[in-house]
Amino acid sequence: MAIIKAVRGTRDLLPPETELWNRVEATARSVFARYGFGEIRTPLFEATELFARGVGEETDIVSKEMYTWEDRGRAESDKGQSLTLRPENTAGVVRAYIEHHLADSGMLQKLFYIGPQFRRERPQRGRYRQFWQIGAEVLGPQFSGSDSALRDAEVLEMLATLLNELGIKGWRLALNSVGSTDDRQRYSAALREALQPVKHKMCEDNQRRAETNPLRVLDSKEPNDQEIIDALPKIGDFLGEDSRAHFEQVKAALDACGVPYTVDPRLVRGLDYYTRTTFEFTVPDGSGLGTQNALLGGGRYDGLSEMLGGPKAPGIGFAIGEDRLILTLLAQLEAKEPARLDAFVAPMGVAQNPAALKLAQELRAAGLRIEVGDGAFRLRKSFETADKLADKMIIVGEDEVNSGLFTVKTFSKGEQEKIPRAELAEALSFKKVSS
RNA sequence: GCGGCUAUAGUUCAGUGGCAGAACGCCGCUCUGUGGCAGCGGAUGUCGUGGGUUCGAACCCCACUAGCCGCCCCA
Repeated sequence: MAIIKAVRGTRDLLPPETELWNRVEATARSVFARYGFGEIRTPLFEATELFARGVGEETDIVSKEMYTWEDRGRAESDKGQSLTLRPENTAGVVRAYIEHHLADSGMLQKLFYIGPQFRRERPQRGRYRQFWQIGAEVLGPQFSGSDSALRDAEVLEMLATLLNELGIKGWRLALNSVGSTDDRQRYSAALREALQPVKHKMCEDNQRRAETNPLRVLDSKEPNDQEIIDALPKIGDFLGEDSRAHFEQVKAALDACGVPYTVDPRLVRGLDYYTRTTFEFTVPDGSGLGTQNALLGGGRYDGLSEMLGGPKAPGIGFAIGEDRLILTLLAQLEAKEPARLDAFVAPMGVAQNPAALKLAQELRAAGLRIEVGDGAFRLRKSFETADKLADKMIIVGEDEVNSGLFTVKTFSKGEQEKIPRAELAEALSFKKVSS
């Protein structure tokens, strides 16, 4: 019978790697808490229209990368509704913000999420069809200060802190401003006009973009088109006074906090909802990601709530590709330390199995991580197994059980000592701290 | 979605038309209360799946599937 495998682009996460995932998520939660963020959990699927309106009908994500199906519920209201596995989480968070009238508190909302997203792309290293994102959003009514440059800088400074605490080395922050919705529209129109006479010289993709979403022409890496792209109007010349001042304030705050960045005028995020500040954190070559070197991205979305039929609620957010973060950490870690237990309990002979299990029970109750061997195995095998799992092995033989004095071997030091039963837990805990 | 590379033991791989291999790992013995070394022995397997060519296919051909690399796009 053919075995059933995880479907293309999905994968199982197993120990010991899951320990790293938990550590990453715990670190993120800890950092988010210090900046006043609370957790939000939105559904894994939403009405297709949410992404069409929020993310943008013309984006690749919506036009060809979504898992979409038609609901077949019995109720009239369910029938035929188009549903989609979420390809990103910002639209869902803003939908929840509107639906639960979070604006009514008048307070700034700071929300973070950790969870899987789904895109039907060609799988590659660091790019899966079910992938995990750690993200956060800051939004609220204008009078809550949600459109302040302070918030942009705070989010960026928080990300720098998070990456540093995780131990990511060599990250770089690329920063840009795409202006207000108006600025963006004027710039987009200017680009379209400037592209009109020259676009026929460009590659097929860029010709299409010139029509549908001219901003994305700037993202193109097509070598033959670079000359034309360099000659196009610059976004900086189209920023209104407000946007320009906003961008200057973001940069000033980052300078004050000592967060390094480089301004990249061609950094235009692909999603339609971005306004003003856009950014991306990348890691150097050799960090395990190949050319997929973007670790996280985000930006400001002052008009998204209104695009979704909600009140005006400027906001800024980001999403970290957790799969990529983990790959980077794995590549940057020296030698991965396997999960170590505090001790391995080795019974001598099956007759000692009950006594060994009882000892393990006591030590585990004291908070120690313990594995128990099997008395049916020869002592040699117990040693070999113990050495793979822990630094210490406790021998449980007839002598030990009778005398209450247990033989404890420490592999790293090659030492062996006898410790009374009552002092075992303490001795193992103490050694753990001192080593 | 487009282009390329790859798929053989648990792992890394060799094998280019004639008996399915190596290293590491695993199991056993030397050695039933002190392992890691050494010696000896053992099991590894639909050669990714399906079809075709051939007396004969892991090897040549076709299709499919999956992984990886690049592009597109994005985290």
